[in-house]
Amino acid sequence: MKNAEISGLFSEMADIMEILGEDVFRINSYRRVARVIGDMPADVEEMLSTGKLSQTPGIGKSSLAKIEEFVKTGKMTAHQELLRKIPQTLLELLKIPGMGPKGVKAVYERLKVKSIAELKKVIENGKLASLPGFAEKKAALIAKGIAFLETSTGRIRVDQAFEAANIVIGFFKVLPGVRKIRMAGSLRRCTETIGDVDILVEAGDGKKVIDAFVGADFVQQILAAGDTKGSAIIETSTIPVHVDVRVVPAKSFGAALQYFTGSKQHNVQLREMAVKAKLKLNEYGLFRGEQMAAGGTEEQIYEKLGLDYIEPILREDRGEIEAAIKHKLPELVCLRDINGDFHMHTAASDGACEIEEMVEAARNRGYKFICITDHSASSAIANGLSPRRLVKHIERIRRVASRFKDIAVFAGAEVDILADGKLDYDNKLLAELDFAIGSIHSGMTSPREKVTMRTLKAMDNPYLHCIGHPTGRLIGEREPMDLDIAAVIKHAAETQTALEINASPYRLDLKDVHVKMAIESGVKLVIGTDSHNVMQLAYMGFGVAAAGRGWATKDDVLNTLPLAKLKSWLAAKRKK
DNA sequence: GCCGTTTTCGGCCCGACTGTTTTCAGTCG
Repeated sequence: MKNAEISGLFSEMADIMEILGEDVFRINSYRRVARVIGDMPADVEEMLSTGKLSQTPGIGKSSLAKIEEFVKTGKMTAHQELLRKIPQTLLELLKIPGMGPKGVKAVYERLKVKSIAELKKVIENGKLASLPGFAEKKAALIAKGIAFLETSTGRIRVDQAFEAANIVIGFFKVLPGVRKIRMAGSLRRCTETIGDVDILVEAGDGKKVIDAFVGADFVQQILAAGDTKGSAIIETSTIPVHVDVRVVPAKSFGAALQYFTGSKQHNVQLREMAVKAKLKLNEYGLFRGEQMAAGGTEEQIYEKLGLDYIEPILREDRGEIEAAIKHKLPELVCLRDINGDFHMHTAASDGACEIEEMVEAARNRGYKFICITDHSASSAIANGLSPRRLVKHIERIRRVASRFKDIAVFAGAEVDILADGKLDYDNKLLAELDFAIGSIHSGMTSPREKVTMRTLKAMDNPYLHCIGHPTGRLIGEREPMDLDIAAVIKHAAETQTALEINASPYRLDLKDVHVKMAIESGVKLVIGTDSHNVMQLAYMGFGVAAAGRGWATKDDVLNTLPLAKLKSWLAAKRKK
């Protein structure tokens, strides 16, 4: 699948054209192509050969020709020509907060700066400050920006973002004058990583709220503080987090919530719709001339634009607006639909809690079932269970299960998929289990053919119910395996194997666009928290959000099945 | 470069904050 590569090329071309100062509309259409291809829940090569690509909104004749050239020859002439015009190292300067294309162009042309290292030099020797538009403060801002870039890991995990949001929300809850507080931005959309945390506040006196915020003791660094908007780096237990706070009056709260929830592309589409209807949409409301048509709630805004209400997790400009016009939005799976959890570890392997503790915690969440899925022997580092230990472990699970009448406790395992695609336990032992997840924990950097073959072969085993964390990625730490995801989904459909949405915020694997691909092929999903203690059962919310972001309904997710139906699915899988 | 039941040409979303610009450009979201 060349989607990511092609998306990257268009994005890079847009960056270069920005530095060169070319037409902004042309640049925007390149960016749109990059985004559309990057989000595409299907193989771009296949889309090209079936002719579907030419019908995709945002991709015109010119882009189509460039993509076709790349697919056929492995290169893109337009990209190479652009690269000849500026040193490639210049592109890294764009990543510095405070440096935009105009700034990059200026330092390159006037000071011959080609890299971050060279930029640091001209800041130190004062040359940058002599450049028009780059006086002392701007130079200091850029120096700070470089320091931030060098220390930060870029985007943060969703659990880290939630912690930061809760710190700020806790502060505002007791601040006089604050009437309403909501999370907005990518956090509200539950994207897999978060750039910065957006908090929206309803209050009369914006300046007072912003001043209080930037003066709070958790603030490490103030980035901006105006009358309605404040921006700061705050301390959390793991990592410094960039938090933006906006203050709006009640009559604009819905408009502001809609606006700051984004995504940017979703909002651009909405504002274009508004313009066509002779309206104007901004963060203060929807206006016809001077007259406010909506603004207090998000629902009003969508309604006045002729749209069904769109859940935040769908607002990515991936077809949700068209669906909302036609009343064809999916009824998304939600946390209330979840009857149980398919993936958790106990002290028998590398978990921290006993079986009983996990069961009690699951009962408290109102679950009707759980699967205990400890590691198999090959995962030695995780204290994986030998066949002999597994037999005893199954007995213990059965004993614990017999003590609970209101929750079913299934004996499962997270079985390693070995190098040759076989499973780590033999079929006789697997038959003793109620549920088996197959996961790859080794050789993740092997070539595409190998990791794909292992996964496909594992699915051929009738005792396997599900593939666990299919791509093996660790967000911000480890790249996904080079898996042929289209082939995996196809074979999952053929063998009726479920695919896991691993709900751990470190994994979120499958990710949203893969979820969409899977359900379009009729593959069932299993959400597993991969909990290693009772606290982590709460990761279920992240998994449900990932499912929803992939347009999954209740019917697509096995966690929603009533117990009797789940039991028949588990048994039926083995008769295939 | 893309797009079209007002257009195949002429548009293409909107506003806050900062710095040094005495009226606005650049950056960001």
